[in-house]
Amino acid sequence: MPDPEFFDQGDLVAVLTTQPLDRLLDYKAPEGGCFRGAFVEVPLGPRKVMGVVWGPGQGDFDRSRIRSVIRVLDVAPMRDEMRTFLGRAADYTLTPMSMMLRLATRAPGLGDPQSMRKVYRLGEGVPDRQTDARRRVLEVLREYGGLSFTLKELAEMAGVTPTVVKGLVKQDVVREEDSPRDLPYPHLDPDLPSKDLSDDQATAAETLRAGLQSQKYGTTLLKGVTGSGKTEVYLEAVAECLRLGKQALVLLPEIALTAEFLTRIEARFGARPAEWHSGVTMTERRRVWRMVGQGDAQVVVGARSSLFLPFRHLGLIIVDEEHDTSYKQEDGVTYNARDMAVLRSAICGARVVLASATPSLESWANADAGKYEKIELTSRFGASVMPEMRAIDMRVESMPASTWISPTLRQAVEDRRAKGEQSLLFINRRGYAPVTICRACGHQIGCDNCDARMVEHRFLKRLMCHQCGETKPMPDACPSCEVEGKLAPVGPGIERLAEEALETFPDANIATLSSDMFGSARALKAKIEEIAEGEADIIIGTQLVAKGHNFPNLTLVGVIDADLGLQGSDLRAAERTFQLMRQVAGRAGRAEKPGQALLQTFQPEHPVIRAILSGDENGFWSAEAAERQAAGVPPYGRMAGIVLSGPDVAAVFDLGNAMARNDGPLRQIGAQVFGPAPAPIARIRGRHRVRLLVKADKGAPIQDAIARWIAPLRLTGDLRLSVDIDPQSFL
DNA sequence: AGCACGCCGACT
DNA sequence: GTCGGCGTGCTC
Repeated sequence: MPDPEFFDQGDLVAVLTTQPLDRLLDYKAPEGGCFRGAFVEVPLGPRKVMGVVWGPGQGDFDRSRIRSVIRVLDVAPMRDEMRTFLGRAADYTLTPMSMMLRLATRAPGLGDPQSMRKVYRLGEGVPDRQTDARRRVLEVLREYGGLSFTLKELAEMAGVTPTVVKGLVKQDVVREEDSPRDLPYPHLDPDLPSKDLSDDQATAAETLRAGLQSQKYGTTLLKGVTGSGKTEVYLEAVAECLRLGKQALVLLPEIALTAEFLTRIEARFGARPAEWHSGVTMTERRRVWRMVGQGDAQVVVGARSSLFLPFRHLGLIIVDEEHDTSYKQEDGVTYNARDMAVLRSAICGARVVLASATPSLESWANADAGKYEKIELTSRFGASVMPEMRAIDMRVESMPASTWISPTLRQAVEDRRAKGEQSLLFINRRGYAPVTICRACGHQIGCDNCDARMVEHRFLKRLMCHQCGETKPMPDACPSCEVEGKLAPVGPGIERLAEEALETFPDANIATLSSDMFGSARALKAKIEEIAEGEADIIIGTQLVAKGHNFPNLTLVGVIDADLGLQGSDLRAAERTFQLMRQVAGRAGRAEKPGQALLQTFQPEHPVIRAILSGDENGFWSAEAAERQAAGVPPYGRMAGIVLSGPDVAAVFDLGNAMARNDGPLRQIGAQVFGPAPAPIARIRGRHRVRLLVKADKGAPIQDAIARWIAPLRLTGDLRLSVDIDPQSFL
């Protein structure tokens, strides 16, 4: 039976609600009928909930008990392609549809009527008396022609109190009108002059433009070393998208990057676009959601959840820094924004640009297999080149215990300072010291709720668990043996490195950049700008500095511990270390001054370190690809993680073992189950976690098999199960 | 998710 | 006798 577009009053419709019922509910269409995709309010038990008309009713429920849709909400109906996208994404990630709908409606007050506010414009009345204040108000209104202002704006611009305006309103000299509070975003002009592009960039931009003009789905991997001008190139794709009258979405991995990026958009297109991430206020969120749905927001810059905004005619998705692990997060719905961007675009015929200096192995392999188009920007823009890279062999450096800056690195920093250039000391560890150990009994202070060691943060004067965020004051006595004054920090964190730098370079101007130290993104941005203008000789930084900030006077990067991340048996460790080190090294010498990167390492002969130093990327990726292929792991095989959690360890393990025994549906597709084993973090917030890993061949229908595998399970008590398709780590 | 129902232990 | 703990089930 064809799926009708419209339902008359009283017709049965199936409604998807945001309630965690894993099925559609039948209702009668409301007075006036409703379209498929309409956002509606429906009665559910004693409550009213929001839902979307998904299609014709199934009719498998007692007719006499079916209730009627209360009303259709005043928002643009969900488009068919969005319904398809949510359905396919749900199937892929094995997420209930209700949760997908929640993702797609993460804006407040969707059911509320359009919120209005009072605005003021020139009326037709004549003032009974003319005063200076009144004249100024009229001057402002005449000067700006037909524009209208809020009371506050108008009073401020005229330099009068609101009372004056109100007085004029009474005589209709000024007219008060209602206007929707959610205004369209200002028009972005794709035809403003762009920056001058190098030949390389111009060619790349032309290729992307051609893709857009095809009006068909396609994914392009845009690879370019730091400073090669990827952003300028893909902004030309955005421009072409706007010329075609379509909307563009730019995904960024880190909120801290959006402020700078919005400024770049404004410089290129003459106005600021819509912004969407967890830091956006509720009012603004509602405006973004509505305007995107109406097509009155041409460009959205946002975090991964902006993929679920109700675009009217999406033409392009940019995934900037596509390799970034924060695109995959494991809270609630586990999806990888990069993959979902490709899925959404394939459904609505949009283009995808995956931009990175250091692509993920997945994207590298897809490009290699011809699934993605690949563009490489080889020359660094302007006169700068990739820095010279060298290892500092820590086994032969002579230095006191518990210090981390080697003599070689110290000398290099001094040399740069003598030339008036900046150095960056990079360490990928927040806090003061990663471990606090009792020198009397060897006890390590751990988190009470998680199986993680607590990290000392001197800046906050507390111990913090980087797993659950729990903090507690630094104790005087060891909690285990109760001996006082024997607790000692072990290993370096950024705070401790900063302390050492202050001692090593007493007369230098040192700036420390860690996410813990700034209350707001604004404060952080101000600090970064200060540094970029040369306000520091030495910058001490974590991950944060690796992501897209530009320091023109920076010519030396010292990586304190290049081995961090190589340890452990995580197959992605090599990939991550390679990407991070190359990105950090790319910070050096972006302007005309040649840069240098020094990597402190205890294993200079490690293949990953050697690949970083030689710059032989293709060599590294080929070797990595061969290893994964041999192991049958992503992207050459399929994997899924099942995490079981609960307050009682035994119960969690029992369930895990039962699942491992009853693996029939998995064996049917030739998949294997490993585990149960304690999850990478065995306990979080008091819940014990156990993980099973499923491994299958590349083409195997793994989701379907897992769905059949877990369907008969009855989770009693406080047991919970979550599925993670394509996990980031596969220990 | 809420909210009712219902079945056991500890009280006024 | 009754109050209230929260395990189980239902919502079109």
